[in-house]
Amino acid sequence: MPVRVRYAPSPTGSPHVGNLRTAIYNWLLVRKLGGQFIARLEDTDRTPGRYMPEGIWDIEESLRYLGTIPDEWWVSGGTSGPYIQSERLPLYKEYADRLVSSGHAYRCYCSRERLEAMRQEQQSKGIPTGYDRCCRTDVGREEMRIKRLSELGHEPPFVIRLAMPLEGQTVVHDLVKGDIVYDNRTQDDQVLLKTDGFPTYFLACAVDDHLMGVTHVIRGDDWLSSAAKFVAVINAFGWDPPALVHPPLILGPDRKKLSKRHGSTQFTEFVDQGYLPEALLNFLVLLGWSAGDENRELFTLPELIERFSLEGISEHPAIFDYDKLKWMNGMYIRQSPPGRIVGLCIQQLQKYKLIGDPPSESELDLARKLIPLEIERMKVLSEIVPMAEPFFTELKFPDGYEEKAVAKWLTVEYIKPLLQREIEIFSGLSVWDPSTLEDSVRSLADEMELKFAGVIHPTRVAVTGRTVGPGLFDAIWALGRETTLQRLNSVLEAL
RNA sequence: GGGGAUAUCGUCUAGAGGUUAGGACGAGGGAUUUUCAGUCCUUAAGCCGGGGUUCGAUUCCCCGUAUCCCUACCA
Repeated sequence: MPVRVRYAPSPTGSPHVGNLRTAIYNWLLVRKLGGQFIARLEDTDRTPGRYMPEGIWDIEESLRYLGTIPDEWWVSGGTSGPYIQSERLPLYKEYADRLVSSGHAYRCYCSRERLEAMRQEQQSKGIPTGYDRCCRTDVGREEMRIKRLSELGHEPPFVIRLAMPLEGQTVVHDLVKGDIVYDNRTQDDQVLLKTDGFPTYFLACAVDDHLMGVTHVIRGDDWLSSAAKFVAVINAFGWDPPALVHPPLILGPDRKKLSKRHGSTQFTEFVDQGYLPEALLNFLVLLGWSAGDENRELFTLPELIERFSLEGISEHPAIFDYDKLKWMNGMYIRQSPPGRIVGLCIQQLQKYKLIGDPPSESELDLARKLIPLEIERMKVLSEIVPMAEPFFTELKFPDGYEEKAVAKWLTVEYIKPLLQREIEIFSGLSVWDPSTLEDSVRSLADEMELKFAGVIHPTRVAVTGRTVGPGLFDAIWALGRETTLQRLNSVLEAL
């Protein structure tokens, strides 16, 4: 039997990395075992502020960026569409009615106010919260309907609730955690169809998973505690539940569900900062899954497909380690063809207005020289911006020079003759390349009877205004003769 | 309040009765060197507690504790 899995995001904004991780697990399972990866848009919550259609594009982009493109989804269609739940409303109504007819669900006329008051009271009394099932009986329901009818002056709206079995147990078979038994008496009569005609998660998912032939449901662990209700709905229809898999949650450093206050959580934020898709994917996969006793952490996509299995999913939550992600991204940056990194960094420079959009020829020339020199220093692409700053902005001593750098290296007693000689030497060079520059400065050090380091450091500060950066001669070479001389002169004159 | 899940270095994890408890990030030290970074070498750091089961428990069972999740006409 082919595996069919689904990723079911809600359009509430740019996807959370935790959601993306489940998408990746789904995708990997299908690539590994064969079958179809479905994406289905769960847009049944129309509450203003929670329904954000703009988020749909981010969802699509994130999947494309990671390379985990669904086999069937609303973008390309498929045999089980539509893949947007708001386009399947008649279906949910039909199936909800079916449950009502079979006695597995019932209409509930209770007002939100009544429900809210009930919950308040239960909480204040310290007793378990939940619906009191007053509409579950024909008598109670009719009473409530009449009451609401007289209040409203028209036929009152109703929801459809699941008639949860009053006794017995519901067993959830989780492939990672094993069988979990829930006492039905602790389960509420879940609302399945809302007054606005939209289904809740439980109905929509049960119906869609069944109709779409979903064999494995992989979703976050936050769904585990309500899994009994989910399975109860499926049981009520008389269907076989799909295999369930609940990968552990991703937590922030304070051990709470990862959220904005911990730092970036949304996919687009990571992309903006310059995380590479393969790094993001590799890192996310490893949060909650392990290849076993293999002592590695860097895997290519084919390697992950080869190794992926549900058994490797861990059972305990994982804390999102931003430092490790950075490290991994740096590894991938250094493994990438430099040309690719150059291109991506140029985009960053454009975004932060260090170069024009489009960039001029000379800007491009400098960027192509400089960026490869900075690659080994980068962990995220956006770091190129501060690194490139002294190269793309006009430095006029002492403006733009780091104070501490100046204090330390431009105060040496031989600074003036040193800069003077460098200006002379650099002006006369017939070839402008790193090794020629290095040779010339080495002989200057000999000539002035100075240690090489004693020449290097003041020069670096005079030319770039910083103490850190690429190898000095690479930097000077990239910067070009004109700018280098200009800066040396400006320092010499001002001292 | 009710229900569920989980528990190995600070963090991500390997381990599936007998191991010097392994790897990675981060931290410390060293080497390279032209600064930073990178690279290489290296050090410290862990089985939540208590009962069982067993010749023997990090590992299996129970209890406790802690943490997280659910408890909405949100997903």
